[in-house]
Amino acid sequence: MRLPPKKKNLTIHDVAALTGVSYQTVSRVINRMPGVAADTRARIQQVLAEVGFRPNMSARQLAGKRSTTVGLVTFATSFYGPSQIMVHSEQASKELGLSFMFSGIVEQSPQDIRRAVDELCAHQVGGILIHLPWEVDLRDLQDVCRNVPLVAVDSDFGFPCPSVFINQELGARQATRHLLQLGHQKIAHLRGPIPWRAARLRYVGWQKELKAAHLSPGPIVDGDWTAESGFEATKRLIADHWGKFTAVVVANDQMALGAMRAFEQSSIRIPQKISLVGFDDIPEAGFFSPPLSTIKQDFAALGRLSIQCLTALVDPNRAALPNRTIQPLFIERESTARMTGLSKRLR
Amino acid sequence: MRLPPKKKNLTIHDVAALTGVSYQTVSRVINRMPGVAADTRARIQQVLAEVGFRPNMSARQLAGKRSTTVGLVTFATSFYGPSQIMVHSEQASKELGLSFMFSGIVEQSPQDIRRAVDELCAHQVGGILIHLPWEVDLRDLQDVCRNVPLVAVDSDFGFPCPSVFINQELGARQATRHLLQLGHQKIAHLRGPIPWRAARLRYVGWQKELKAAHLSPGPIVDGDWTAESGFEATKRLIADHWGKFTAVVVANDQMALGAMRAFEQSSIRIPQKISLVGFDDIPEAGFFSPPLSTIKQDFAALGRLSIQCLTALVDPNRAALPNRTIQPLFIERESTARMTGLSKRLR
DNA sequence: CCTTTTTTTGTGACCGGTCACAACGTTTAA
DNA sequence: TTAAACGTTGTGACCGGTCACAAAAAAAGG
Repeated sequence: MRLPPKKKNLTIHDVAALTGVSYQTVSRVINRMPGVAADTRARIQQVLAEVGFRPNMSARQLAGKRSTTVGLVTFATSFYGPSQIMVHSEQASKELGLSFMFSGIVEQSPQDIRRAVDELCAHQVGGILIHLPWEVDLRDLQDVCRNVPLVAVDSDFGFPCPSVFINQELGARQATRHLLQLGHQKIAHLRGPIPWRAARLRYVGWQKELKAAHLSPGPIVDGDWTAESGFEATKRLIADHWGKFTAVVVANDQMALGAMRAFEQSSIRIPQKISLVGFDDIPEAGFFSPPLSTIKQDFAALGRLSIQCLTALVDPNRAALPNRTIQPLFIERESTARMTGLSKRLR
Repeated sequence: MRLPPKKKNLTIHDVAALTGVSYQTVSRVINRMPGVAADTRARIQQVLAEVGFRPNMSARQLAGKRSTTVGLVTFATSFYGPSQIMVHSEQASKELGLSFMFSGIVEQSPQDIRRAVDELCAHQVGGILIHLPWEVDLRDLQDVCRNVPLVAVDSDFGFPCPSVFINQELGARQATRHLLQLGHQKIAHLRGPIPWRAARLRYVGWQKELKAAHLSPGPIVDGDWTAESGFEATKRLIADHWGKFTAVVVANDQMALGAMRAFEQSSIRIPQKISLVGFDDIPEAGFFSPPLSTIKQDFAALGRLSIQCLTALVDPNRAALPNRTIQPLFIERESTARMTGLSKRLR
């Protein structure tokens, strides 16, 4: 796109001419550098404000070899997690006065990931946040970004890389533990798509918590994060395994919604006959019928921490931050209930 | 952020030296310009690929006075509409090979909007997409962006500006009409927050459709788009107006979910006693109990159209596109049913 | 064979900033 | 009184590209 040359943008040289000083002095004022007489500074600032001066970031980036832009590459922005990460990392960067570029990837291919990273690097971003929900070996990513620092956001690329995580496994354990504490012993799992890191870790968490309680894992069915898949999977679960579980740990809230619908259609009441725990705490979860007990992830903190991690990487003063992990939070609502004799007798 | 000068990025001059031609020839190859001998071109392309050359966009933007970046400014990315707009306009720009910058605004103040637009302009974006859900007088926005073209995305700023819309009013009329066709005559409205343009237009649509049918509008209650507010508002609706309506047009799906919960708590069955239509068609809507009839907005088309509109603005060949409007789509599910004698007798 | 035209390649200025350093006027110290 | 020190301002080169135009080489025409 060519910019139509309507009203020309003023440069520091224009401002310098207007004020009767050299461009360097104007530059000093703009960058709040010392060594400018108070009255000169005031005069220049006045003019700057009057003409609404706005430094050309391209020129600044080019000359200064620094950048105040961060980039994010992520996949599947239609899902809750990725979109939350996008929103909150943008907010966190704004708070630090950083601009934000975004590049989504469409297919899961390494080429497409390279393309996205490459694009951001070409724009001279100061750092890149990258969230890839499934597990890929991306060791070559390091040379794609050459000198641009990289932070993995709740992602794992099979090479050491500064990262910020949400403890998915712990979340699943919390969910499972809650059900155990309510007296459930046969706990099923509605899994997310296993190539996804979050799906696998939640699965592992469910397994480990049961193992720690010396219980064997209940039946497993798979979904693809959507409510529809949760619905279908739960119908299978009921058809194939009814009687072999009294509670379900579901890998996300959307699938839990689908599951609720499936149980409802089979006239299985929640939480009287079945307890259900979701994952994500989407804003709607509290208004499902019944309101869904779930695991909340603090994406705002994740965004903030990611940006902090990135800035720390660039700042040579601070040593590299250790990889930070955010603890999820269990939210109890009404989709879980104590095992009663009644539900034990079921079937 | 200062870029640590680890592995230096190669420039066209480096490539020129490597190939034994002038930098201009390299530039020609990179930009696919004619007038380069086939073998020279091949040789340079070879080297380009080998070293993984990546042109410095800042330099290019600075020198060329053109930009391949579009910017989006929007508010309330936590809501479905704005976040969809963000995702889809990014996708649309990628399809056209454009990079994407994003700047969210935090408060509804004109200053903050100016700041966001200013930031993007400073980065020399080629054009700006702006989606502001509430109605503001922003006539001064034109000079903030000086020469940067602006497209309003489903927004209205009180001055003529190329725009792309979703026909919110029509959507509400479709919802209302559907209920009318089912025999409902007393139709309530659960409104969104009236400062929001979409809320007002949906409200107007509901009004107009009733007027066209020579019916007087049913009771109105207000929410703030959240499920919680829908729940509270519906409780009020039931308390104050029960008997005076047999159907509700709800301004979005989240509030409709809250409404469902409120009706459920009052043992009012949907759709037997009350019909409900939502708006948005969020991915979960099909799995509410019962599945929600709603109005679908094609955000992908909106994004594509917005970007098209922007590129058309810049391209002097094409005349300015007329403002385009996207028609919403009614999705019938199970939250609406024909008025029966039974429900007429209610109360 | 030499001129003209066309194709291919190279040169210098410039975009709007930053950087390192030089030059200036004042004040301070010797 | 003069030199040193300081605060303030100005200068030229440079970042990595694009642009307009000049120069060289190759092809076409007489």
